[in-house]
Amino acid sequence: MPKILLVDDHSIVRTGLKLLINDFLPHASIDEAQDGESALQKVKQDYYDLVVMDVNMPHTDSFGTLQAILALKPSTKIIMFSMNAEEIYAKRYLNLGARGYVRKDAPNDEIERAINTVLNDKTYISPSLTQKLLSGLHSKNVTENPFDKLSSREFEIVQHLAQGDSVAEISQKLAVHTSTIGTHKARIFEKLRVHNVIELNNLAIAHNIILPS
Amino acid sequence: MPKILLVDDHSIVRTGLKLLINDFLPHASIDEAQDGESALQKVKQDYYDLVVMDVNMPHTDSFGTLQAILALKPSTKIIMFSMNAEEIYAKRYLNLGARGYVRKDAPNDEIERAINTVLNDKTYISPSLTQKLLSGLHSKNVTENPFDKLSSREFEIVQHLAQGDSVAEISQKLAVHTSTIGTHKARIFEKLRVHNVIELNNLAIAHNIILPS
DNA sequence: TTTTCGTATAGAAAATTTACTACAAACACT
DNA sequence: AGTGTTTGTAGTAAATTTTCTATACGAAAA
Repeated sequence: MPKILLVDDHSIVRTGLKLLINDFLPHASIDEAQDGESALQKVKQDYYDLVVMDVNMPHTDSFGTLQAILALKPSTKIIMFSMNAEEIYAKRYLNLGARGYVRKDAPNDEIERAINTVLNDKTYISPSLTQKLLSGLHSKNVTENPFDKLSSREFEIVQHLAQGDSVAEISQKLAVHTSTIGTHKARIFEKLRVHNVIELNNLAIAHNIILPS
Repeated sequence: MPKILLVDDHSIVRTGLKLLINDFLPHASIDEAQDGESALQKVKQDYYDLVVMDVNMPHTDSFGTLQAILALKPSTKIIMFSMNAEEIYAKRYLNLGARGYVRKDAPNDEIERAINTVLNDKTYISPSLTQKLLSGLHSKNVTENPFDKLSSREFEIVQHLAQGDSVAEISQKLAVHTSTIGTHKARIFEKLRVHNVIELNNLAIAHNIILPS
């Protein structure tokens, strides 16, 4: 009887996942959260075998949430569920410890397969994604996406900066010194060749890193 | 026993809707389509009491699909379901004959209410949207544009800020003290109720003050 | 005609951010 | 295994921005 937490800001998506899971795991206990914050809350209080989390939720740093969950309960299995964002970032989530990455438009049976695979302690990556990850290995040089140049930490900080958070706020949230965020910010700006947060915001929207408002 | 067609490119969303509808209309006959094209196909062959359609599907012109459905079967009731797009377009859909418009992040019971209302031959608009539509009607003449509250000097400075210029740069260009720009900036933020330049940028784009990049 | 209000302007002080430097750990390459 | 590079972190000093306060002026209100 696995315990599963569904994290998505769309109530219908949660409902859909619930129904789907109920079909092949009738005894699973399913819990819900609508953002990273409350997901973290639940993970603190309970142990979940599996967390299925949307990549792209408002007011949520899904990257940070993933890390926070794993920091609290390292054995939690996490599947990232991308409703909007590009697959390009899949490997970041996988690198950080996600056990699976499923595209927004996957058919139900793929989602089912992903959940089963991950619950069985294996990693699930969709066939099409495998393809891309592999070809990504080949084309080291062909960096079409500027955000690929960033480290995970930098990428995480981009999410905050591009949403208008100040250096002070970010250093608060991530519990590091302000000058640390300052250094990251400078390196991000340099790597992405932007000169202010508006340009960063534009670039991030253009590459589906954050939602357009 | 109403006949309902669900149109959405995300299989989980369809599943969620199906479950939801099954809860309060156990005898409804539910059909699915994943894009406008195939929805139209189905509408041609069958009669549906209600079509629930996502606003934002790839390779689909949802405006055109809406019109096409109504051209074929004018008495079809249609609810537009917005997973991504802004509410700004709600009234366009309603003008074209949609019977309801539900936001992406609506709770399940609102969706249920919408479906029931529309099946009962009434129009459903969410409370928050009603608000906006009404105020839109009233304030044809009134200050609907927050930028009208700004003085011309403030407006001038907005142009720079919203494009990412720093306080120092602006004070250079306008040949005044930096703290003068600082004061203007604070007053602008207060008047427009924004908290950082990204929000300002968004607002400015939304009101055509500056061009989207 | 005072008084009030909104606006444009800054000075000074306080707070924040950036720039520069540094260093250890992780990585990557050979 | 050895060496160069990237990354995450911060201390400190410098630069920038924000806040608070204040002045001046024109327009509107009392």
